[in-house]
Amino acid sequence: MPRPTTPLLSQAGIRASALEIIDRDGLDGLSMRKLAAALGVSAPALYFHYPTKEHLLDDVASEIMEKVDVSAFTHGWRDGLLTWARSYRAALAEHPNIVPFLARGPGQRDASLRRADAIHGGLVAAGWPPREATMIGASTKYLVLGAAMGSFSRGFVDDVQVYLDRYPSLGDAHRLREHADSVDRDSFEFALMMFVDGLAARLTHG
Amino acid sequence: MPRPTTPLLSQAGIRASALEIIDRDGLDGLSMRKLAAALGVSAPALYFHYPTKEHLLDDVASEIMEKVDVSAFTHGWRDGLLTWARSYRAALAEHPNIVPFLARGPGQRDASLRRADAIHGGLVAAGWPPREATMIGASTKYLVLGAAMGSFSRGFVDDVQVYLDRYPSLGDAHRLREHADSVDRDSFEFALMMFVDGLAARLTHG
DNA sequence: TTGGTTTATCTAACGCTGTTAAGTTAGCAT
DNA sequence: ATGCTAACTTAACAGCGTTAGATAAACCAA
Repeated sequence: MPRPTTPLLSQAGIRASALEIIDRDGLDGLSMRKLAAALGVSAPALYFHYPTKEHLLDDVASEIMEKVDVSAFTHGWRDGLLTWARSYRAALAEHPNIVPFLARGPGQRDASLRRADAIHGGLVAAGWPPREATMIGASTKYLVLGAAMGSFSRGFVDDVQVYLDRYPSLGDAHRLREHADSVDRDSFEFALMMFVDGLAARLTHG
Repeated sequence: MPRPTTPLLSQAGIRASALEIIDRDGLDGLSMRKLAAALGVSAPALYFHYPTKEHLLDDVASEIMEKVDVSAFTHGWRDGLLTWARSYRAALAEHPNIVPFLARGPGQRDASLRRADAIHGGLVAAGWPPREATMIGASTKYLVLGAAMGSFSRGFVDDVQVYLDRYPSLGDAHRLREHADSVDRDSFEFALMMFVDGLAARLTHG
């Protein structure tokens, strides 16, 4: 079955199917053979549309990052930073399995640099010295990536009750997994507010 | 060459060699065959000492985490938190290549739970409500993992000058890679101070 | 309409991976 | 002395990302 009448594959279709598999089976659960099978095609066919798996994942990651909003710096650095951080985290929380790849990946693509420029420019325009603008951008990224990745509550096993008498301060730990998502979201929001409060204090009377 | 007179392998030796390879060649650069070769042994010999590669990596990660210091909460929550965060980051910065694994790994081991208990207990003893103690612990972990992993400056390519006129606010970006380490360290310290300042304000007059 | 090039797929295969099976013999206990 | 376990060996399996080479439809120029 050589060249078909109508193409079986497209970059967009490959990306969509890849993301579906990643969301369902995890990052390690995505293989070119499995992806090809899901698309009703043989594995090497994918290489006509993407040179490597890495390139494909880059594209999937970029697609996800397009939902990040860096437009609010026109309303002041606080609004800009909060909007950026929240939309960034929301984008990652929608596809947590791809975060380990995203965290490694360089942001050297055009869209990524444009975002970095908007953030840095917005902070500087609001009165932050360039050096601190760089650190604020880095810090916020740390927070988002750490929150998306580490997930504090994921560190506790389901049968953590076993440990309760040995580790008395973890009395509520068994609720953590149960409410993992809300703990993650609340902790991120908490960290973000503390951080921005610290920033505000420094900018006004620091 | 069956059973040797004196054992060729030990868990500690395997761990040390594995960490050496990870530090040099990255996490993906570690394979059981390469590790075995470095130890002058065939790959399946390793499976007599570790049931899977995952178990081995768990042990390596635990060894690294032993350098994390959670003992300073006796000097107040601020000292405790700063000492924890800094020693945590320092431990990861010494072996950055293993961070992606560490971020995924659950902290269900005994030592990890003991640490979590010390942190939570220390914060509660200092007057933080349990719910906020949980969020503070999570937030700090986000910051450390994000800083160890994401590395904001790694997102810029060497020849970033190409982009300078298109992205005017990135005028200093070319210095980022050059001074990547110090930028990372400074940004982490900056984020940590802003966060702790925000916390202090909340605790006293919040 | 023909002919040739390009395009999109196929099957086969390479070297790599983590891991298992089966063989071999040193050390130790009875 | 006999048998059991410990610590290695080589051979092999299924799966991985990727490449080579074959095949035939689609497109384009004459």
